[in-house]
Amino acid sequence: MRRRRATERRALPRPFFDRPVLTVARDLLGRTLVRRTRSGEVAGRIVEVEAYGGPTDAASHARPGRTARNATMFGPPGHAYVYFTYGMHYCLNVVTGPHGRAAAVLIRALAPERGLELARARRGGVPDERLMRGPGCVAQALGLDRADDGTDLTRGPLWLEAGAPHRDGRATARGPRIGIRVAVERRWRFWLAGDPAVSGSKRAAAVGHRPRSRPATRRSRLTLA
DNA sequence: GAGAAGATTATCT
DNA sequence: GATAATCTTCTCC
Repeated sequence: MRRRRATERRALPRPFFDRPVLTVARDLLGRTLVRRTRSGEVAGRIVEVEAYGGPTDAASHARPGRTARNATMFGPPGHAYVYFTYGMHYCLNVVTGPHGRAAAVLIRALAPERGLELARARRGGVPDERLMRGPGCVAQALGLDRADDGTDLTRGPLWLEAGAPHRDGRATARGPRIGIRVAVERRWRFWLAGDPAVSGSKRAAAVGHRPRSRPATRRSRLTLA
């Protein structure tokens, strides 16, 4: 009983998430994300995030309105929004408040902390520095899929550890988001400057970078041909 | 029902 | 820097 209560106290409480998305995004840096399954526990320190949401963010999944896919974004803060993209990758978001605002923070990269053996097994033997670098890699290393959509982050088995963030003395950097074609002028990506686990190219870290033009898909290539 | 796009990643040149 | 892989979700007719 006592032990269970201690476990519950380890998670960040709901009010942490019930704040504006940019505030939560910055505040997530340096905090430890934990995923527990029957196979074991994997944990990493958040070193890179992106904020999405609000009524004017054209890049947000919530922009077109509520659908079956993005419903979790419209729910209460402190839950995991996990979606599937590009036919092979899952991405993890933290839903922020207030309720109904449909905002979330994409977890782009973690610095591995615990459960490296399990993470390595899930990632198929990539070098350790690439275990959790990039949103698709984060989800794979943690063993997340669409079934984890809607998970309450204040109760586990996926949670954020309470306490002060550990930023290793690194400053918070800010810049444009990666991989989107609209609303690229918004500097809603935050990361710990100089951390080797941060994703993206050096160019992406530079001020004023613009994402490359979208590569033609198989279908669009056929259309163009 | 068909077509198009996608908050990515790994690999090749 | 360019491109393939892969499939869910959404929009449009």
